[in-house]
Amino acid sequence: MLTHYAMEQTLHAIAEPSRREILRLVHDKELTAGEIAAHFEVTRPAISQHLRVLREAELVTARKEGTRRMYRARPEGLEGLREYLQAFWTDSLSALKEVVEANALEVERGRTNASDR
Amino acid sequence: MLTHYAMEQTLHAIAEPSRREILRLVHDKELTAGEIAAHFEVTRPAISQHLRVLREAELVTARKEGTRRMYRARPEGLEGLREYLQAFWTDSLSALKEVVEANALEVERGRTNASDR
DNA sequence: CACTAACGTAAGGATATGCTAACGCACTAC
DNA sequence: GTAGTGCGTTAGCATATCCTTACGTTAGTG
Repeated sequence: MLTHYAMEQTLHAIAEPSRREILRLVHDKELTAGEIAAHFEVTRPAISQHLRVLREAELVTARKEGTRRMYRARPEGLEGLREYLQAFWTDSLSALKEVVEANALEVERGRTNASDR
Repeated sequence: MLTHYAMEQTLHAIAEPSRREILRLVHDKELTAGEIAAHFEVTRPAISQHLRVLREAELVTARKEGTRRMYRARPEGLEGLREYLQAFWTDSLSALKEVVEANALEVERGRTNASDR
């Protein structure tokens, strides 16, 4: 539920170029670990370790099919990151419309737009 | 202009917890390097090095005022990242379809809860 | 001028990270 | 059973990262 630790893991996971590339590969289609590794120059175990990081960050799902493992991106993982980053820069600055609408409920309750912290 | 290298730098910069904390500190107000460092347990040079990373990633601006240096967050930097990440998961909108539709049901019933993962 | 304040920078060390080579495990076919 | 496939895991190494200590630089003060 968008904890601080979860976002730490997510940001750490996508900070790696290879892992972002993996996410793109399995974003719209399911791929085996071997198929993913075939897209890279590094060895297969290296990709396997990246896949573990992505699993622990809950950015991909793994499904066993015989001796193979099918990977697919988890949309919720990136959605959580999007919300976190959005809150990051809309906290104080009145910039985006989405936030204005979201805060409309608070304003209705009588709270003036206080920018503290 | 949202180059690939720029996003690499930006993601690397915000992957660090201390640097994210710095960004929060200078988000809505200008602070000196010393004031920023006072918020941390590590030494001042350590923060100075973090500030350099943030400058090179164009996430903050630095302004000289006498012997001090005033830092402030750059909204455009985070905006570029937002666009990049948005493109990241809107490339395969079909994968997000399930999540979006799940939320759409709630919205149709009269906007009970807008963003609740 | 010397002296201090507020910084940035460089050098070095401890730890984290990403990689390869080797191995182990589960599954399938024979 | 044995052999082979697909994949994860471990050990070890090279490099990157973050920190501290020491020094350099610039601006202001007496």
